[in-house]
Amino acid sequence: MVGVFNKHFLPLVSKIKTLYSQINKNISRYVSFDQQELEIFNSLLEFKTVPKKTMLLQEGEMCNFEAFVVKGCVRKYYIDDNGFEVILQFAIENAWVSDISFSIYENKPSRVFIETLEDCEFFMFSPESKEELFSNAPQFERAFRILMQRSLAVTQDRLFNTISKTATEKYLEFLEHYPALSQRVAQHYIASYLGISAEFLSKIRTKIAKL
Amino acid sequence: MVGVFNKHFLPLVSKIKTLYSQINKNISRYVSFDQQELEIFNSLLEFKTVPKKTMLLQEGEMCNFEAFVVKGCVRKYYIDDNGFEVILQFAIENAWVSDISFSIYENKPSRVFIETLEDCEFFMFSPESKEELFSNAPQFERAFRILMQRSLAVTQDRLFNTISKTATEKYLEFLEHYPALSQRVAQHYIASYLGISAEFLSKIRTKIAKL
DNA sequence: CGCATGCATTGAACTAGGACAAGAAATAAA
DNA sequence: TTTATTTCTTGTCCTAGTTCAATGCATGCG
Repeated sequence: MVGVFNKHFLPLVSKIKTLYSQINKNISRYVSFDQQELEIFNSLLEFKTVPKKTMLLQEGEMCNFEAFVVKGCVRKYYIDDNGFEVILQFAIENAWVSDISFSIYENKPSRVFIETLEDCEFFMFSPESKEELFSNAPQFERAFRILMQRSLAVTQDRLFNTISKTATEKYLEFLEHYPALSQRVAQHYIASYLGISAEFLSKIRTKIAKL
Repeated sequence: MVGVFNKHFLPLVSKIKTLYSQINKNISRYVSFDQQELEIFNSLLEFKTVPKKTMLLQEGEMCNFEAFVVKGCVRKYYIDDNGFEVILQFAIENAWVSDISFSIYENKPSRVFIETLEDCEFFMFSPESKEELFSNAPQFERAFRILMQRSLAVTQDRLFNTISKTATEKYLEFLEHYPALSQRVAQHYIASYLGISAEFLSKIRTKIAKL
């Protein structure tokens, strides 16, 4: 036992506590949980470190996880009929990423790719763990329903923008909405997210810079 | 009691039973419920008849319902910065319509309009009833989470199409996906749903017809 | 250190789809 | 049946955004 409490172990324990409190804060945002419920939740998570440029999910696979981003940045995208990548989501710290809508309940293979853009730390949550969580602590069902609802709101908002705004407006709104991201990811990824060509985004940027 | 079982009443009872079984079939699609649970659910619904061209929700109001379409057709739309209507959803028989994602949990006034396009019959479900349902029959939490998940999948799919497909492709896919709707609603509404101008849709249609 | 591969910028030519206007058809209303 | 209102079609002109190339700039990497 003596060896356990060495100078390496103590900071590690402390780090893990911080990580759990990070995800617990996120899941408690709309529903409050007691200590015991959170412990059940935490015991079902798998902590995972993943280097940059790693594929978490490939088209055609089953998406058997929901990932909570503790640290890092990932993109979720699909490839359209003309072979173009279209980015559906960037997920950074404290965001969830998964292809839940298609894969898990529909039991269909995914159409999307999920790739890390930076070295990442995740909590991975499997469908089985989710079921177990819901049966042991049913309150979580509600928390995940609300998360789902928020994703829907975000997606609906994006649809709104995609249909109704010009490329310049979309870009400005992106900058306003995700100032951190515009520093962290390559321009052409942002273009792909906005649904415009990388060249045109570049032209927009020079035009904006001149004002 | 004798008067109750007259020739008018019996068909009415039978009609209401049919209506309940219609919505019960819908809600049981992914989660199964026993008779008692369904009765609780049904007791919390309000049946409502609404003439065509009626606004169920106006921009700026709080959306305090989720409506299950028993019969008829509605459109949900917003008006963009240039004053253009953009249709987000058509809902026909057995679909749910609401502005749940923005209004109810976020407690923000809605940005959308919901209008009947035909004479309609609905089951209206209020947020209060929903809370009551969840506390009396928690299994419903899951059913509504899955409904939400499906809406997300549909919206994501639309985003996909909006970004990646040409107007012609979108229209053809619409015809394939909603053959009934294309007969029931005006062309310019379909154009608005597809995010293209009514004139251009007309041109697409004549081009297609010539093939 | 030099080299390669990816990334951003710029320009010129092109196109999908929009805006506007004016008629034709269809539906509703009276 | 006539009139009014909404919906659909067609044509012309116009623009936001694309495609294709070429060039300069970084950033990793042996």
